[in-house]
Amino acid sequence: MVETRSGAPKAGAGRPATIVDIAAAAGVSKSTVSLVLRGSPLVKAETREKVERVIERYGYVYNRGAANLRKATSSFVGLLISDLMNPFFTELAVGVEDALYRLGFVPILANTNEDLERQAHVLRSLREHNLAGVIMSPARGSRAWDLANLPTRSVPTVITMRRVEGSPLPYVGPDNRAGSRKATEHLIGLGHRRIAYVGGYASITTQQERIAGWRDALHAAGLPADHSLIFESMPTRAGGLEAAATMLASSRRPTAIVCYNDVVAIGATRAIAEAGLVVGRDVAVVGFDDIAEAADNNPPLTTIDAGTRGIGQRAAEVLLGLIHGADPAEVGHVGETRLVVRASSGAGPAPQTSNTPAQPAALKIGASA
Amino acid sequence: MVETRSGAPKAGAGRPATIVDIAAAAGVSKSTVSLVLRGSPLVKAETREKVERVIERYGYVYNRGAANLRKATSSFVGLLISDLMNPFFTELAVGVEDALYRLGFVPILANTNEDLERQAHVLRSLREHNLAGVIMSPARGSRAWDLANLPTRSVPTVITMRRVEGSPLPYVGPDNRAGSRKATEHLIGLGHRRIAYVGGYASITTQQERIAGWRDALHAAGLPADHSLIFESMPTRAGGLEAAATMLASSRRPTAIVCYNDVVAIGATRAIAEAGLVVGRDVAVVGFDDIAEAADNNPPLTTIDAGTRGIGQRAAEVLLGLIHGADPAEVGHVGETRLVVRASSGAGPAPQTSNTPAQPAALKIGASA
DNA sequence: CTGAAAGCGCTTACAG
DNA sequence: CTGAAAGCGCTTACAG
Repeated sequence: MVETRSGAPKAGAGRPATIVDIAAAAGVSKSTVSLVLRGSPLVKAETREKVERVIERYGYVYNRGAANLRKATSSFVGLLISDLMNPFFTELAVGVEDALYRLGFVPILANTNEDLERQAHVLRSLREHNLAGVIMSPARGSRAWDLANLPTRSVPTVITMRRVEGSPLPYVGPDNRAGSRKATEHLIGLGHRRIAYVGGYASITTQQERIAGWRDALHAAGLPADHSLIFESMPTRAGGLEAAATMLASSRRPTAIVCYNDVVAIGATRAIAEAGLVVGRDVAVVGFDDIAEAADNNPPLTTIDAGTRGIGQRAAEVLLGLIHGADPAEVGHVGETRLVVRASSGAGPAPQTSNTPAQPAALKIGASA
Repeated sequence: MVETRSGAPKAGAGRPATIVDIAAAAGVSKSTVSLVLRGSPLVKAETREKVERVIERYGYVYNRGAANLRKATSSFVGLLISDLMNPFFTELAVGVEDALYRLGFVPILANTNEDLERQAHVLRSLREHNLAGVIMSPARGSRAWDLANLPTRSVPTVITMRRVEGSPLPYVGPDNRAGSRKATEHLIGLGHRRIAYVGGYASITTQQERIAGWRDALHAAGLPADHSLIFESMPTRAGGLEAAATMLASSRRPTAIVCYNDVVAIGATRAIAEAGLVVGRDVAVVGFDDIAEAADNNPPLTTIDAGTRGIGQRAAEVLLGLIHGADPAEVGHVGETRLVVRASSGAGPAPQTSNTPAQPAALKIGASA
């Protein structure tokens, strides 16, 4: 067999070394080099070392693309995030990203920005990259069909944070219903009898589950949970502010609110303060997610820790299972939630003044120049 | 020539169609199919249509990996973000991501998390993926050398937001010095004479540039700008809170502060409120970046719009230029900044009560269930 | 305008 | 334990 490129197996001269160069320089075949690269135990230690020295000397860089072509499977995983600007999803993305690298995958990011068309477009274009799998938080309004036309030969896919009705794809997310119930029970335990639900879109399963949890707790306590106590809004600070303001103006003002998420809750605390009321004393507020800002809010937010980072990590692990042949119907995961009590519900430290940071102060760098 | 795989060029049977299948079904050679796929004008319209019909019928999916192998250049771009949990960098990432897709690239995400080792590791492992280029905000403490050992044959790279001393790589970022100067001049214009600088790490060029801008303005106005007026901290809410608290306790308390960034400024407004003072009246605050939260803060933050999204987009464009052979020494870009006046500096609407949102209220969804 | 051949840098059976 | 051959799915000159 004639090795194609010019006889000189020397490095330099621009052209990056290939296994053919390494093989020639080490005096072995390229099969052997390939085995060394993949750490096969078939290779004699002496041979391995010889080859490794040459690899080192040549500064050889493995061409994963070429390998993938032959193996017909890449190490790329599509990471589709519905709204990366939302700190909650950022945290999810960070969790997934971190886990993917640890598992030997490389994430291709796409921020679909809650846009179904964009999501479809990305999904279509990613097919050309021979993904090992996909992890996605579906854009608002995604139907099972939107996720079904992913690939020709199906790419293992897990959906996170938002269920998609009728989709057979495994779902990984927090237990929204139980979490919301815990939040509500916390307020009931503090003596509240009129508890509103603020924020979120009805069109998302997350919202439906969280409202269900709120209802569960209220029904169990024999308290009202009717439509007049639900104030939906965009899942943003501005949305929370607006919805809470509407709630405050309602007749028979509730004394406590369970919010769709932390961002909404932060907006709500703003609305309450602006109405001249004290959060935690006049109106108790509980959020959901426990994003980083929750502890820094004024007052610090009582909330439900959704274990977001862990959800991201779990999603990556579930995907790995899928790739290894696990049954999609059996690997879904619903994560535990945890109540985190801070001042905004009036149960934490110093609810009236809200001056105490709920977490240890950050490392003090000092006031030097 | 004998087409390899089994004679049947029919779809189905699992195995995805290749250009060989398409060629056989369309009665042309695979060269022609390849030309059609790349939209070559060489192909007769009639032939093109025939081939396209077959492609459609077979649900053929282009294998970009195989193409890249032959072309020795991929459409992947490494996107290394120093701290994705920081809303500022999230915005940068979103800007870059969006632009990359528009330019026909696909971003491989890596959150280096301010960790030099992790950055080095990622950089090394990405070499195997034959990237078309890299866009990165360097991790804190990156030296030119950390970025120099990227690839064997150099991959076009642009660094954003933080300069790296001595690196020949093109830099794209906002004009920190001019922006900080504008912020300071705004405060001087409001009559302040003792203006502190709060937050940030001395080890980052961004900090050095912003402090320089603060000094420029103070010197020009004949005002003090000595070390005792600088209160550094971690670039976080908690850091800003802490540094501002230290400042408030200092002798001859400043009446205004220029902050390293918005996150620090938000923490500072918290510290000021907790000290029983009114932001904008007792102490004026200006941030930097204009992240989404700035407008939602209480009070809304006067800040410097760094055009973050645009910086991200510009970085992608500069990278494209580099790939097309532009001279790295000539394509760097320093973006304009813009003062955004809101209540926190005492110059916006209703500085005493801070009740007026600085932006139009979000779409009201209403209070239905 | 279209086709036959070679090649991109690997991996995968298959021998030995 | 190692090597020779074929092949992954494309693109690229080169003919015609």
